[in-house]
Amino acid sequence: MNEVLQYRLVIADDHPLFRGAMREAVSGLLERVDIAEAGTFDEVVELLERGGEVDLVLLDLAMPGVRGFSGLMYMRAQYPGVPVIVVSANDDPAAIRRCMEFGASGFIPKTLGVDAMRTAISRILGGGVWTPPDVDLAVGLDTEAAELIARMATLTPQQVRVLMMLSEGLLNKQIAYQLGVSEATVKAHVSAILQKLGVESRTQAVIAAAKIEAGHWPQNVAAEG
Amino acid sequence: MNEVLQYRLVIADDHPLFRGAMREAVSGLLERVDIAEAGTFDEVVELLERGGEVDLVLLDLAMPGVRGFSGLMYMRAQYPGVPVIVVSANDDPAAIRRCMEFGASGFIPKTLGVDAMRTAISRILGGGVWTPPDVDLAVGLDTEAAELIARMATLTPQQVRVLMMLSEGLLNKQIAYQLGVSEATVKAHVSAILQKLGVESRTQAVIAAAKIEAGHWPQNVAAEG
DNA sequence: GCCCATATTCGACTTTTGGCGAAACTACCG
DNA sequence: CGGTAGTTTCGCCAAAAGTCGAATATGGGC
Repeated sequence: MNEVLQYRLVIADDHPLFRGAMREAVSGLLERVDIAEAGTFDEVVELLERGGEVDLVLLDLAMPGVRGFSGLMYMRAQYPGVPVIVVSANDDPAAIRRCMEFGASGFIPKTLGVDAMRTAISRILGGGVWTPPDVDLAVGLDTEAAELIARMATLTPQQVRVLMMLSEGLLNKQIAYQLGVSEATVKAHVSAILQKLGVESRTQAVIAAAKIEAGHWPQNVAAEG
Repeated sequence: MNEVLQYRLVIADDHPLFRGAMREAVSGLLERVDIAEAGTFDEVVELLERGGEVDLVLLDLAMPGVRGFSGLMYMRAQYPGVPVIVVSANDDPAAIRRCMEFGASGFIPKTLGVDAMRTAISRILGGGVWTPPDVDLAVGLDTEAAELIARMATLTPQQVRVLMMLSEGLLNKQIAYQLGVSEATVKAHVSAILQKLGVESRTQAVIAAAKIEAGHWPQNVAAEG
């Protein structure tokens, strides 16, 4: 049946003003659209968990509760069917490239004009991908890092959860409790993670994960004062 | 003989031109001075290991073989008697403060003029400390990080070596082999490290160390109000 | 429906890790 | 010289981590 085109979007950004502007831009693009807003990563997860079908998430990686790419990785692992557009103030080509490697459907610099933004979103809603036309995606082609990201992309949803908990320094016992499974299960997941990442201990796994996260976000504007 | 004031300095920087300029500046300051240059961190260690007495090290933290503060930490742990001046292109007050917390005797921005540089060096050779006069050392006073650095400062030389090997993801067995001691000894060091850093596992120890290294000056965790 | 691939789960077993106590060595001080 | 404090060293034992094999969902495709 021909389903009225009722799109469901989620706009995730910690700046309310920007969320509003983004909502405005999208409203003009689509007639029937249900837009939810989230100011923290947990809110995004809650929306996806509860609300059911979502057609697109506009995600700012510099949000409370996310450090770097882990939010994107988590999202792609837990909800593989939901396209994610990364919206960021950072327009470093290497960062853009990395987002795409993590499975984003697009990357929208916050500096982008409304028109280009609409073009990008409609393209992605149609099933395609979109990145800023004027960046060289070959930049930052770090073989080692790229390969590691590719390996991380093969992790199952549960394994991604476990890897993040490893990166917090939790014991298998603690992870097991939080996930509501047995310790043996966690160990099995850890073993699978180690094999997929090509490392030999949990310590090496968190080091590898940290390398990906690290240092690709500009020195934050020392705006305090 | 009457103790000719024969100072021995080490200039450690990966830019030969800058090393030359620095050598020039110091030559004008001291009459009898033996200046050694190093382009990598390993060369610095070799000089200190072989040459014996060294009165001062001028260390650039952005050198091959060093990632962030670990070079300074290693140096202060292995050769506590040798004063270290950090020479860096970065003049972020928080970074300066962190260097001083790690036990540096001074911090010289590369932008500094020759005269001020000479003042700083002579002051430090006299046993004092020196930091740029116009920076607010109270900035970047991150309690958590500062406390962690203070804890790291209590590590013994051998413990520092072990901690760095932990951060490379090595097993106790591998560390033991490289240090030429038994595995039991390494475990004892690891236990001491965990206690001093206030963490509960080697994984948490490397996470803590990485937080300090990452240079990621305090990533603001949106505790706005 | 059945079948196949994958994800998730778990128990038994081996290896690694970490805590505890103690000996040897060093350095410094009265 | 003796004594005190700190570092380095090590063995023993309990806990945690990791491997292996296997049972149980889960989710398409034929």
